[in-house]
Amino acid sequence: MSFSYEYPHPAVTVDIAIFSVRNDTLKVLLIKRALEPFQGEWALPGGFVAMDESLEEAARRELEEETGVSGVYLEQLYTFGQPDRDPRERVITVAHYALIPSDRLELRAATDAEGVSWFGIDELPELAFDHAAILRVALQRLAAKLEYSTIAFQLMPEAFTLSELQHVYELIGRSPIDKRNFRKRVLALGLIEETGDEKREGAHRPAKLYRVIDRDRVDVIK
Amino acid sequence: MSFSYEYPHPAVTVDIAIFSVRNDTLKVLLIKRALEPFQGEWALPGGFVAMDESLEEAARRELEEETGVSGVYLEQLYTFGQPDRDPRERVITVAHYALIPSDRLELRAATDAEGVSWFGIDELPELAFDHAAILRVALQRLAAKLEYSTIAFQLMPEAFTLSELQHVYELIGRSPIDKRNFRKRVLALGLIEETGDEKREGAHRPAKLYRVIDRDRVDVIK
DNA sequence: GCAAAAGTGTTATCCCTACACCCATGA
DNA sequence: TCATGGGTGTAGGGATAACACTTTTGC
Repeated sequence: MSFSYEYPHPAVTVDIAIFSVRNDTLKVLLIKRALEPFQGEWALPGGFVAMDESLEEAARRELEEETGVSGVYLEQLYTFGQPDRDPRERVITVAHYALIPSDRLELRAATDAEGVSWFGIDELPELAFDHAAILRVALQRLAAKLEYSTIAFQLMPEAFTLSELQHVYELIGRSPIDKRNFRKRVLALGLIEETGDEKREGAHRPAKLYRVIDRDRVDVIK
Repeated sequence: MSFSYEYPHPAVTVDIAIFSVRNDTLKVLLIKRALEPFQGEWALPGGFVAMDESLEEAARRELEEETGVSGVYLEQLYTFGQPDRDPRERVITVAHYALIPSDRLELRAATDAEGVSWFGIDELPELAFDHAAILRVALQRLAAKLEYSTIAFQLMPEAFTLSELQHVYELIGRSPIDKRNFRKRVLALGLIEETGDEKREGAHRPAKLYRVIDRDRVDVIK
């Protein structure tokens, strides 16, 4: 079976930088390529866009295939279309990024068996295609949105402490934040509330747990 | 001649929202479609991406074909790929927007003869395809970037008065700005300098003319 | 001299930053 | 009792916002 066109058509893919925070590190999910080109190298998960699905649908499908999660934050990032970015044929990729709350990674086991793995963003391997450039743009965007939106909550588990939240900000922003100022600011947003529970862990005072009042909503701040 | 693939491929286009300020109005360039579908309706300029050009090259080519200008500000906006957005076949479009300084529109004559015209953004006609949605996103992005970048200079002529600059901000931001605060802020950036000339026009005090010190550079502010 | 836009400073307010100590717990 | 992270308030400085009158010109 084959498909013919009067003019040449590029292939179109979606690629996704899937982020999560695990073990006090910002991680990205990579897959080891089973086929040429770049066989054996690590790459962002992705795949071809089917003719009857939108770009976001394609991205969510790939995301779910790799991680099993659905309903998480997903945003279109940028479209990369250098003519030679894929040696096989002209491939234009609509890059996305996704954020997975750290309590939704149990599915790791299923994927981990194969060539799928989480990498700390400071311990990345060589990447196939132009995926290193894509990932760089994704990290930039993430850091930028941290400042002017409530996107960080999309990485948090159902219940979390303020220290954990601050830690996520520090990981992505790559700079330390004053504890008191951070708490004032984030509580002033009025977007989180105490759950009433505490997290006790280690030989120190237990921390209050908070939850996001309106989950799956990302606001622009200010 | 025809091109065959083992799997179906979408067509990929670039569309461009080309903005300029003219007669105290923010205008966008539209073309009247000569062919089906949407024959006779207005649409954003655009066209298919050639197999050997990058997305930006394709956008610049279309931009130059429609307006004759080159070297202006151009940025990728978003990629629109709903399966049914074009009734002919699956067409994914990588939307861009461009800003043209108001002193580079002499070429209007050449284009104006045909079905090409500038529309004020508050006097838009019905648009073909999903171009109304694309334009909405472009205007949003433009307004957002106005706040945190020096993008506005890309719309200004070689020499301009501070009142003219303020007017552009007010057009795009859709709200009035205090004159004294505006001047303080924009001069504090240190990005413009007096040309030494004045603009005299009408029965009032002449205005000092300024120029951008480093043309074609767009900075993030703050 | 009148209309019309250009040009110009000061004050009050808010926001952000810097900063240090006590608390509750497990070992 | 000690080590560890949790939790809390205030004061100063800088940026932003509000605000009105004089200047220069063409007619």
